[in-house]
Amino acid sequence: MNKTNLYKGSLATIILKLLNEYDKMYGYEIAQKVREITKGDLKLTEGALYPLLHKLKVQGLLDVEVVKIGGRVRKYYKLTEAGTKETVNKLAELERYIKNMRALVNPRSRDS
Amino acid sequence: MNKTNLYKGSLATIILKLLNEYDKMYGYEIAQKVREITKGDLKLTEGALYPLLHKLKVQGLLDVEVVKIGGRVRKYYKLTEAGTKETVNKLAELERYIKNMRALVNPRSRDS
DNA sequence: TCTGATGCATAAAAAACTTATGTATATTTA
DNA sequence: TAAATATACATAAGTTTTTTATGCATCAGA
Repeated sequence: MNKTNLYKGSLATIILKLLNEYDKMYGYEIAQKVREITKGDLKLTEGALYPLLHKLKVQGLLDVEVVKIGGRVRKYYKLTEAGTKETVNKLAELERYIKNMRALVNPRSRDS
Repeated sequence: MNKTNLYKGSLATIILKLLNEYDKMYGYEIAQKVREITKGDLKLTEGALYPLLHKLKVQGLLDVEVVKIGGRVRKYYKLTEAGTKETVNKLAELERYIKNMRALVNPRSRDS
């Protein structure tokens, strides 16, 4: 669906950081926010999103709160303490990744 | 092996760009160059490297030249014309990815 | 002479994601 | 008011990509 596969491996980083910023969000909301921020470039599909949220919860990085809105269910996720720590790690990893990729594709940046 | 999985999906971009810069390289040399530039952060393992080189060749992005060095074989790869075009695309994709990731993880960068 | 580096390769397994499908409620539009 | 679209969750099958594990062979240095 997305034209590039560069996002593979970065979905957890995105989710953790958004939860870090917005305190609590539900799955559908996260997907919308990602589309909005990337202006449609990245579509976080349900097939990737929901299993990943479940996985992060199992890993103890997220807590869930189920809320009924009318006849519909929403599951709000928020960071645990471990989740907050992991967010810091993930962001550092991302910066390192970007730096390394810049060095790889931009020869001029190698001497920095 | 690598601590982060952010590199997933960016190996082709790396290989194409290095071949674009160095004109021709063989597999082992590419792996060494990547380790050197990233100061050991990224280890392009053989299991990922060689099948990918084969795939890029099948896709018509690379040409191969087999050279005997003493009793040992080296396979030099270089970009085809299509490969050069694809390199441009991949680099544009990478810039877009980085921009989007920055917008996602750095709220302040969203208004730019 | 043996260890590590050079240089290629592939196969099995795991990981991550896509695609497809399913269920159900709420809202908008023709 | 019926139909289409949006909201909101979920999972299963399949694909792609990468990891891990082997394997083979040459060459250089201690």
